[in-house]
Amino acid sequence: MQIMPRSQSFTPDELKARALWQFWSFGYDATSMDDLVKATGVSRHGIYKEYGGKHALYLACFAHYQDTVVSPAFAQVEAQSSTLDNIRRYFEFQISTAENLGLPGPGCFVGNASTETSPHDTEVHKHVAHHNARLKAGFAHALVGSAGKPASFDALAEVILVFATGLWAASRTTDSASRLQQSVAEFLKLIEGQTS
Amino acid sequence: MQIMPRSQSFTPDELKARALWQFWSFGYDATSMDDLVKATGVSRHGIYKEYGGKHALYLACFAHYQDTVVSPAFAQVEAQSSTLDNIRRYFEFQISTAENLGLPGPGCFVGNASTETSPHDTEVHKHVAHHNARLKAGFAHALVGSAGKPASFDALAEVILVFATGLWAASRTTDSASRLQQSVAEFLKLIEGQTS
DNA sequence: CATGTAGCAGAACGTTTATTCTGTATCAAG
DNA sequence: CTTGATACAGAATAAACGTTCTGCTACATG
Repeated sequence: MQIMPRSQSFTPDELKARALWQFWSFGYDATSMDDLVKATGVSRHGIYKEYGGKHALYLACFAHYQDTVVSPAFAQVEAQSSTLDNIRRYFEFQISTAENLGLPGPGCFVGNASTETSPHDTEVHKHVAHHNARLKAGFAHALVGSAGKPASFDALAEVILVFATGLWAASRTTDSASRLQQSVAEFLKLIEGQTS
Repeated sequence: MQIMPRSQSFTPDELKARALWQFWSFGYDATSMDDLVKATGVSRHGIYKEYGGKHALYLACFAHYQDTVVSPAFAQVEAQSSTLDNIRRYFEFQISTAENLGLPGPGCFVGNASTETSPHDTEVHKHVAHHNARLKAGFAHALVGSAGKPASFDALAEVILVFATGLWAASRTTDSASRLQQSVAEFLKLIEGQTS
């Protein structure tokens, strides 16, 4: 004769998704618990029950970002048959996402964390390092798939990673998506010149 | 018969320089007035007397950063006779600075502001936009000086700006200066291929 | 419909924040 | 040495923070 109470009015995924959006838009410090309660529609009690606090919720957002933002956009680059064209499409996807989010937008969630919290938070730093390693590996993989002369794929992948990081940052400052597209096109021409 | 009181024990420049270092290292939100008093050696009274508050002091740091950090490093790129080699030396200077600051370091002060405060602070946003415009103009100028075929200098300058932004960000995450140097070398090879 | 467990909204708490205020120490001029 | 204007150190203040606590509400069960 177990008596069941009311069930919670949100799923952990909804909470994470909306918290991610909030942190992504305003950063960690500038987001208060009140903001999170308003943005997620979940009570303080629910947030603490589910994640234990603000910082733990923030950390949980990293995995959610990988699953719902990075993976869908980057899977094609990581696919076995990927080439430079997949990198191009990844950048285009990235720009259109930034545009849909409303430029000048919040940039890349991980990139923002890299600036704001990572330098003084070892756990966040690990997430950032893992993310960067994933991107670099994906770029290197697609470069190898693009055949061409045996260039130093590793260094080239690092260059693309640096460019991608800077592009997200630029999407925060620039109000024009077409300028970002032009930059990507110009940059990929440079890479093509090296690999073909 | 004017009676003169004691003179203040600091110069505005010293105050700005030390405040800049503090904001650069820890960001705006994570820097408290107590931190600023400790880091600058100037009393609260002195800070408020001189600048009126934390935010005003922060804004003053942007001009100081331009004068004491950006200009010394970037002047050669903006010089009349500059070429791609000056851009190369600028990057090398940038990396060695990051190394001397102790990698993983605080990145670029303006880049950090672009992430943390610029999105929701129009005054900071103006400083960031001005800084980016300065860098882009300098890069474009040096590209034109490098002769070569009449490429689209504007788009290429934007690509270099994006790369430079990403490189500062990478200097925050990477613990190895040599990897940054390799990336710069690889990137400039790409640019050279386009302009020669 | 009655039950009682657990989620809910919001008050309460102790810190920490930026800013203002108060009393003391200092030092150039007379 | 006396004077007095002003920089100084640190207390005081009001607001905002993350977290905890308290009553009340809702709802799956029997």
